[in-house]
Amino acid sequence: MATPLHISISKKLRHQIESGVYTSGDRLPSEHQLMETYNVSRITARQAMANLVSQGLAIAYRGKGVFVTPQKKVTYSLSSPLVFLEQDMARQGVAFSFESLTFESICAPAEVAVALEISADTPVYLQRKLLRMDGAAGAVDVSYLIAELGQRFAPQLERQMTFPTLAQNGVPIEHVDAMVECTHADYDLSDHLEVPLGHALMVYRYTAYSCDRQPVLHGATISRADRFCYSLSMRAGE
Amino acid sequence: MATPLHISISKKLRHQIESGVYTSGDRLPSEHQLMETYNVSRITARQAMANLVSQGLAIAYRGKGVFVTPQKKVTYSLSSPLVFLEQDMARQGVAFSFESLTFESICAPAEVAVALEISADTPVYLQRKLLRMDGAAGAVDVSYLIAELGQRFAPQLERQMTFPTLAQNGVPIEHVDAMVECTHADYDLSDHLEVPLGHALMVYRYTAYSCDRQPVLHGATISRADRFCYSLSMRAGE
DNA sequence: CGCTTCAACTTGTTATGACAAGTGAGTTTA
DNA sequence: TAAACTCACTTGTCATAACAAGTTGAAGCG
Repeated sequence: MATPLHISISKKLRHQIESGVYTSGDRLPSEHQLMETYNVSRITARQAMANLVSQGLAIAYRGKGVFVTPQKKVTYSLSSPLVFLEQDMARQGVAFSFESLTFESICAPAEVAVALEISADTPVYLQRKLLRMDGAAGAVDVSYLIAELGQRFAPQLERQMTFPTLAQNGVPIEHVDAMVECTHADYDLSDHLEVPLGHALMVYRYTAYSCDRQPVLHGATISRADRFCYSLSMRAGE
Repeated sequence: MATPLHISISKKLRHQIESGVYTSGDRLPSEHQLMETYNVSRITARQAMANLVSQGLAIAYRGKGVFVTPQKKVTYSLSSPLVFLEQDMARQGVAFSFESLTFESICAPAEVAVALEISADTPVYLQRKLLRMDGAAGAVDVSYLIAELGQRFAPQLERQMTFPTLAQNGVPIEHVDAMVECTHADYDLSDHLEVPLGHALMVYRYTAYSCDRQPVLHGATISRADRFCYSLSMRAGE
């Protein structure tokens, strides 16, 4: 046979997932079961599972088993330029909750200083937020705000460093530049986001500008690619 | 040691890539070399390489070796709503070329019929395009056009089914809905796009509407996530 | 009843060994 | 000279084996 065994096995499993034999969150056969069912070695059974995990169709948990990835994706609209975590996504059938991980005042790192058009030693507020979806970690947001602009209402920022909070305190956002790209989870990040190594991630980088075209806020939202997609609606006209 | 051997090896290689020991397109040490260097079995060396491939940092070629992925990403702007492959990306330091793979007239598949708001048996033009970047396959575009709208200039469409072509022939596009998500290469697709199994892909789905809010064109661009990112620039104001 | 312990399960890591298959350079052959 | 072949090297596939480590439920103990 031309196609490798582990490919044909993972194809069969993939088909079973897509045809509803195994659905969202179901446990797939264990490696030992696959060995008996298809009469292959553990290496082959393991490789077949690795294919599914690599394709984002399944997640493996040591000691528990391999489970079908919850395939429902949450759509985030890029058309209304709000910072990611502020979106009202409750009506998409997933329970969201925010968690402020850290809030501190630091000197701007080089990359951030460039984006905010400030010198590298200017103080900025750094906030890390965690977005939970049905309890599980779904996205991490890291954002930097020029500290001078938020000094007067820092306690409020600590709770929620969002566009409305800024606007209410005299720092309205008029313009947002953003970029969407795809990366992969490395070993360090997998601790925070609870995703396996090599798992695909979407990165949403943004820089928000005030009315006078001065950059105010810069940050990135790193989300699980299997749980998020981005939508937009544009009018033609250059 | 708490961290597995294959992790520490791939971390070391990753660091060497990031610090410039190996740069874009360089060949990484062979599995046998890793076995001798780190005194590990081939399984461990192989796993370390698999980590890098899984993270998109390297690509393996049978018989040749493992090479550092060309890390330069091409930015596609979502702000000017043109169909993906029409963009002028020549100035980003990559040589682009288009290739029309197929052009045929078929009955609209179910999913397409829904998007184009037509019945499932309405004829549509189906075009597949391949975008080459420096010779290598970078993206595949599959688009469907309501056949009735393009009958008069079908030969021209076959060469380039693009927004300007449509506009020149009295079918201007005024509005585009789009969505960006991330998937993974499956075994079938890897043939066409020349990417390894499990490789991350960006999918850009779009539906273009004419002035009277009628859907005209629907399609998707599937691109290598390690070569593409999407940018946008939005004005605030709901 | 509640807690602890343990055994049976799971996936993760790693070693050794073998053959298949693609690549490329050098050598042989026509 | 040019084509064909061989050989060394590469990654891909697959088997057997063992131990580590996380999970879970059942059995036993206080």
